[in-house]
Amino acid sequence: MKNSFPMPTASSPSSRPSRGRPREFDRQTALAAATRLFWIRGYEATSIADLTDVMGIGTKSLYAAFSSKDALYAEALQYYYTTYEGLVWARFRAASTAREAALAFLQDSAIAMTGGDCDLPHGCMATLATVGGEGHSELGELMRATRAGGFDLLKARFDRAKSDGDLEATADTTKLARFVQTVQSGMAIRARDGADRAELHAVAEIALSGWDNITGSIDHSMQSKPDPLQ
Amino acid sequence: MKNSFPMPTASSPSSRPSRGRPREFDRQTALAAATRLFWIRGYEATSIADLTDVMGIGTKSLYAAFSSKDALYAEALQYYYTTYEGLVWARFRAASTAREAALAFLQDSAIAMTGGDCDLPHGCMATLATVGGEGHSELGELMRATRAGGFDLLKARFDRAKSDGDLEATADTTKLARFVQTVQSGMAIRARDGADRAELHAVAEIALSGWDNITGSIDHSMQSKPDPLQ
DNA sequence: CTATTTATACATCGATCACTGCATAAAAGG
DNA sequence: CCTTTTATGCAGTGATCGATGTATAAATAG
Repeated sequence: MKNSFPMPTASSPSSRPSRGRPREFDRQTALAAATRLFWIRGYEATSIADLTDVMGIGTKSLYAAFSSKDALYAEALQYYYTTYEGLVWARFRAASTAREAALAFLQDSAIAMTGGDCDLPHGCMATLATVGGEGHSELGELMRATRAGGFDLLKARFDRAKSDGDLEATADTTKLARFVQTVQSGMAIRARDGADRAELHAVAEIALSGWDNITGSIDHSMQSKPDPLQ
Repeated sequence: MKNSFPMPTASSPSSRPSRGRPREFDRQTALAAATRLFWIRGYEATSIADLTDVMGIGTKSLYAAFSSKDALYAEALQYYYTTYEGLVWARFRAASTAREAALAFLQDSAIAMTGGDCDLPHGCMATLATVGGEGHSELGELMRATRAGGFDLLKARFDRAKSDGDLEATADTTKLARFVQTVQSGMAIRARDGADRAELHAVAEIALSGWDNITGSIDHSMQSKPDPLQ
């Protein structure tokens, strides 16, 4: 690790005395461009020269505004999350049952990972990032924490469903959340490999087709056939 | 792409005239070490210096034996596949039903991705490789073809199950194979993030819990919302 | 105006990247 | 023996990596 970097602290935009020459480029626009490039190419494969190109600024300006490549990536990840989080989690939060929430999460993930309603890069920036393979331990930890956040949301929702009576008390919400998270991670890889939206939608559908079998008890479905509900 | 590289053609080991000094290192051992490092770190993050270290040879010997980094990676991928293919596909091939085959595939993937019976690196080298992100188009295509091979095996098995009467004639074997492949891909990411074997086994179990529901007809489970189409 | 502050462009830093030239060492054939 | 063939070690190739130093241009404060 070259140097430690500050976590992106939203850098309060109105606290600058602003005596000298103001910035000529829009920081958010530049950050959005950097995020997109990191999203597409990943951390290692994106060079500073690539970044300055798409951001439309020089190296000095980049380092003056974002300190280091690591810090820029951390900020890009935060920008990515805050900007696109709703694409994947909005319907999940609004769903009235655990099953609807899980289905919404996977369906909207399928949409987001294939470009959304505009031309977003395919795949998930957080899932597919290979930062932290060796060095870059701080960034690697940040990525892992980001991915873990998705699991936490899923598990919390399933736990709530248990107290709501929506899920059987015997349901293993941890395994359930891990499964949904795993399917979404797999969808990210498929999207990177060119899977289209219909394929990912089918995966989401199939993934939850056994929902009623597993939410009651997940220890019965190994060999004998359970009753085919609905 | 710096230079094109030959596909690993198994370089018939008995056809060398062998007039001069013979090679002092074991090519297969060196290849195995390189494979392991590529497996752990990925293509980009592994430098030639890293490789010569773990292979115990000098740069010149590496290039004399493997031509280029690209060619070495291609050969490492082939070594990986031929060496560990049985870990994941043996029980799959021996299974008598499509469901047992799919379950064996996912279960054995769970084992292989968490170290197998020795200390193999976690995760799947083919699935997690990010080669081909920008340049490296040949290697990227090779990786994509390798991943596609897994899908082909799954689909072929499911198709056979249809003629065997093991699967309903209405089953969509393409979607089914895509789903199983997606779950396995997700397991690779989870394994890279530190998931243990029990977690991946639970994922495999849950993934197939809806098998009986979906193998007959997969168009019945979208109760709440119609597909938002693309 | 001057003084101060800051952004930008350009050149460049040392380190590392994949890769190679060269001299030497060692094992084979004749 | 000598010659041929090949492997090895070491230094070094140009290119690119992330990151900076310097000088200049521009905008604000007083």
